[in-house]
Amino acid sequence: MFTERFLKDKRGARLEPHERALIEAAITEIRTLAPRTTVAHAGEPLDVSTLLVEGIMSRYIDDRRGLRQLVAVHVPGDFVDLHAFPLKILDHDVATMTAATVAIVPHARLEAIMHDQPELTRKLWFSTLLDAAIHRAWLFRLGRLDAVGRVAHFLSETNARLMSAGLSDGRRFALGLTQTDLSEICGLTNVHVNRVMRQLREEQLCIFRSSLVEILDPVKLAARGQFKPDYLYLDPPSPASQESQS
Amino acid sequence: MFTERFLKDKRGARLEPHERALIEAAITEIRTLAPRTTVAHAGEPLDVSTLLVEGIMSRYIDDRRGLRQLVAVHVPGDFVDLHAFPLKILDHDVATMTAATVAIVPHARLEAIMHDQPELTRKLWFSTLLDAAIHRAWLFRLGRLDAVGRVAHFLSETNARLMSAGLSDGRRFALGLTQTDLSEICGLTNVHVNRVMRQLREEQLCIFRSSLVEILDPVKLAARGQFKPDYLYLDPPSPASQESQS
DNA sequence: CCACTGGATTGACCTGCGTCATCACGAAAG
DNA sequence: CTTTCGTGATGACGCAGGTCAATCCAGTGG
Repeated sequence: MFTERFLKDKRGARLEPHERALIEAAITEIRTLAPRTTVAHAGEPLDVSTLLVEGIMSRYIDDRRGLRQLVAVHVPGDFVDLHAFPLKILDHDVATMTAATVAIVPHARLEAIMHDQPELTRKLWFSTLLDAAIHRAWLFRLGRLDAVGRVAHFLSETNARLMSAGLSDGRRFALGLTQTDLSEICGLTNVHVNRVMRQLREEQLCIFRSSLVEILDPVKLAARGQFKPDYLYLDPPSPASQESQS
Repeated sequence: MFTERFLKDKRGARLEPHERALIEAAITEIRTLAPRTTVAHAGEPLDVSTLLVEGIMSRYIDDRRGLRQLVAVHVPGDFVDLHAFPLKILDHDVATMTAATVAIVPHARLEAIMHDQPELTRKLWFSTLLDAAIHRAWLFRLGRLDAVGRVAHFLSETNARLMSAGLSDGRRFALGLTQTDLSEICGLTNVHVNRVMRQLREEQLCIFRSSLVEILDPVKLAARGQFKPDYLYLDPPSPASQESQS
């Protein structure tokens, strides 16, 4: 079951068992990828999309001088570049951050689903719009929060998403990101991210150790980053998925 | 013909005449809206979507202290909140900036299209993903550009979009935005936007007069904002739409 | 054992942008 | 005509975060 986390507990878009089976059947290949591998380049035509099964991936835009802005971070269960199906060509690069396992779904298979399964199509569409909602939260973060707020917001968001994926207990989670990665997410320099992390540590809000993030006070951290999780469209976990809360 | 600008010259998503007729038939109402009117609130269920026929609209997120971050600006031809169809509830507010004319499309009609018209459904999906691509360009703008670059990028983008809609000749266009609006788009203060506009004026790049934007040197302005229009997915105008270039 | 490398940490210094005024101008209202 | 209000324009001043540079530490490969 490579798709068990896809659309898990997403409000109004949970997959029915037969829908899950259809996606599962659309997978033609499972691939394991090394950390820091680029899997899709801006401007190149794509005819497959990638469902992230394990690991962390990212999407980013490079500027003229080689500076990088991350536009998305993906956790297990995300259909990383499903939007490449309608768009065919991407406007950004896609890469792994950590080692990752991905499932490959050819667009031809998705085409078939679109013809026969309008309700499942709506859920796939929903999945790409959820990414767009996260984009908007990131715009808010970059446009209106100071440095500490941006980092607090990102860590709160990531905690919520990983919790939904069953990969955080709400206080600690593994995340293979460096402080430089954080700086490319939050529109800061790595030096300043370091100062922010010290402050969060001293205020007993959060400890960041690259391999492990420990949130000491989730409520205060969320408040510091004005994080409100509505845009993640999360339902309370379904009874069926309770057991994955370990 | 209220839909003539919808998906006009969008790469790989142009509407066939019969598809355009289907959308046209899905419209149940034409509404004119006063400037600065909120038409949809975050968190409220929606059962219609709004196609912008004339005027400028925006989508925005408010912070705790009432500061506002715009997450999108819409020009005629945009299906402003089509994403409300799969999502049902929005994560942000939608409002007019100028006086506007909109076409209302009930979700029930879109549902019917989804069942019968997979190819048209793909194009509707595409339209929402184009908005997401613009979100990403805005993330780049906020994360990696300085104040002058951000304004230059936004004005270059808006010029390109209005040109495609036949509402800019590439050098001058009407845009009912104040400097404060610009500041909420670019994550700056209105005071600093004013300083930026002066600089752009002095460098002979652009003159901004709220009602009228005059781009004196489109190439230099785009360079200053690192604007590359790929993410707008524009084709060269089709022969059929040439006449709208006045 | 040591050399090397990628990340984290810290300090000194500087600047772009925010903040807080104030003032000018034109449109609309009384 | 005067008042008001929204927008634009400018100046003085302060600070958050950028820049540059050095140091430290944990792997890890030889």
